[in-house]
Amino acid sequence: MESIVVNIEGEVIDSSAGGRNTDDILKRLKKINALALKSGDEYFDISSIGEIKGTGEITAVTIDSKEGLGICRHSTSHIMAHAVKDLYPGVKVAIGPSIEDGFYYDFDIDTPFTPEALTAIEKAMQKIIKRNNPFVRKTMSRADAIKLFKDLGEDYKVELLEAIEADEVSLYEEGGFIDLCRGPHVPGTSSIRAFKLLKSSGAYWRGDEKNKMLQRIYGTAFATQEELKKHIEFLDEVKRRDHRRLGRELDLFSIHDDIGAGLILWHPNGAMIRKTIEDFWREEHIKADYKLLYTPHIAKIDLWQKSGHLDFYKENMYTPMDIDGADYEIKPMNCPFHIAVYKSALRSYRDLPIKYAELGTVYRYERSGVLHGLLRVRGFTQDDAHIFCRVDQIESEILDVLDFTIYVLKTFGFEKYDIYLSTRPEKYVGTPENWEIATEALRAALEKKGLKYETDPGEGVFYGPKIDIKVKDSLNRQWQCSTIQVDFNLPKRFSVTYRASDDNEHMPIMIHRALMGSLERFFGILIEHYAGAFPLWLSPVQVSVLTISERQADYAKEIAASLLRAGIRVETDMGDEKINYKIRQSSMKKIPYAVLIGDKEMEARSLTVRKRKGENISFTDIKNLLSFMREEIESRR
RNA sequence: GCCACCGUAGCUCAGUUGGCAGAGCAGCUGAUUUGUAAUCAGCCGGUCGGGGGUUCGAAUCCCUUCGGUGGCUCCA
Repeated sequence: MESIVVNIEGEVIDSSAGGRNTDDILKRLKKINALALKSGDEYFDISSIGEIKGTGEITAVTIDSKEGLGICRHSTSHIMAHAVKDLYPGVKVAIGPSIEDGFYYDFDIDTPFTPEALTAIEKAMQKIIKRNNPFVRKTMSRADAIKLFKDLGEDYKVELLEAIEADEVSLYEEGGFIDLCRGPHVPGTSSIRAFKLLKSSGAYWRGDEKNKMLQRIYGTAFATQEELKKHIEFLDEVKRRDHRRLGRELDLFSIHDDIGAGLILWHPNGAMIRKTIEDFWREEHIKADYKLLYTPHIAKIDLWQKSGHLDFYKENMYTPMDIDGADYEIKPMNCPFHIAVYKSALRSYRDLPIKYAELGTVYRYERSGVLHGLLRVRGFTQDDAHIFCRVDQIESEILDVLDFTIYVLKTFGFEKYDIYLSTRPEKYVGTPENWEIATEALRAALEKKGLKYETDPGEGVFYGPKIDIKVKDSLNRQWQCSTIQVDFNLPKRFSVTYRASDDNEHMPIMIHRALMGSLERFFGILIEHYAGAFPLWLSPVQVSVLTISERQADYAKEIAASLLRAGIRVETDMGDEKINYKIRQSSMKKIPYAVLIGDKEMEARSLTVRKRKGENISFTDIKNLLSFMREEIESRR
């Protein structure tokens, strides 16, 4: 008998040594609630322990690992499909994988699932789990499997099978419910300890809108009820931070039916934050030797013909408007304008790099169903820049952009991010040599900075390779903001050149780059990141001055005026409400500081300041408060 | 765009089988002059998203249209 080496929680057990046989090992695995086994990169069911070939070490997979949790969720999706089949016999099952935070399963059913249906399905699942049906793996030929699922009327499984190349396929059966599946699965249904169905929605078969729309149920599963509870609390926190809700509560922005979907109105509070962000952005760009531009919102259609946008970006562009017999398009991008500025003079190799930056407002058609608050809109302002440089300058320019990006993101409290390098796709423009040079320059810059990144092979845009930076917010959610893209297409289409030292015309490399992406989207992310409690430098109102009674009105006015003169954004509340009420109002507006003014302060000409979280600080006079606040504003904490 | 759900006062939401449109908050007025997250009272506020239909009668049922939400596809 071949020996099996199993690593159970760090203890290595050799089944052939020490008189231990596989039964002992199975007992041990059961004791630690192992869900599956791992040998090399492959996963196996625990029941298949006797069939695993090879002498490599086998590891027990428990729910504590990412893989184990994935297996648990996948098995839960099977149980859900089982329950749905029991409750709705006519339903056909499609696919049901585990995903980032849980799992889903798609069903072909005439009547969509209601919230009550989800509760009923949950109950049915509980019963299945209680029965502890074992997950039994079966293998059969592809032809037999096709016949089996044809007989069961499971058309989608048949379609999947027809696309599978292997001759032999595996199936899993649990309590009479049989499903095509690669596995592995948990040993039995009672291995599922904590799960919840979250929502149902429509989803096209295989994600293609030409196909039939199926009904998808999303759910999640965790190792324990506590962890599940924590996850539900997380979802509540996400709801609490929803930028659309906070946007209304804090009077930041609005969207109106009668103005148009996906079009943002920035209210005074939101506008003040945007102005602060823009000021910071402009200052830093000037320091980094970018030249600022302003360009028009519309341009003749010929420009977009020449740029190629009419060919490859038409579905995102609005229909042209007629001006004096010529068609004009509202701009979806700023690039052609920046190129026009570059081309307005002859450029020498000595002039390069030339870096143009613009907060350019663009309009793109987005299908109504994808619009979402500030995060997905139809009109938005990009923090756009285009760098024209020589090939030998790419790497150092990318290095600068990376530094710049990380500095800007950090200023807004984003300390963690994931970086992706996307390489040449199948359809591309430019020469393979140039792609190689540019891609390696991007890679070299990342390596030099010691930045961890993942390569996405073939995920580049057709016009050049790119680096995407996805920030992680305070809830550890990932958002794509920054992007750095090399472009071989536009310089060629517009015959962009510079005069080189060899006295010939050469084509510069063009780099598109956005740090925040769009101001609207970035603002939405910021609202959720800070939960509306912006740091002092960004807060639209930085201080509220609150009086205890009418007696202190004059002193309060004096304090407010001093703050205002010093450039602090201040508001006063001298109404006849109690101080508790005023503090509550101030906190609900998430104003960082409240200056409380009573008789004590008035007599001593001192100040009592209450921070947003309730902490108190005393200042002997207004000068002390001002320098304290200035320091915090300047450090952008 | 597609599927589902939703749209009632500025906001959050009740409104039973079709039978007189409600509450809290906000706003306004008055009283109150208050020390670290809601003082009390009164008042104002609605073509029930728009249009059409069924009905003696529609917020409620049907059709249509606009918008929102969650997904599907794409993306800043």
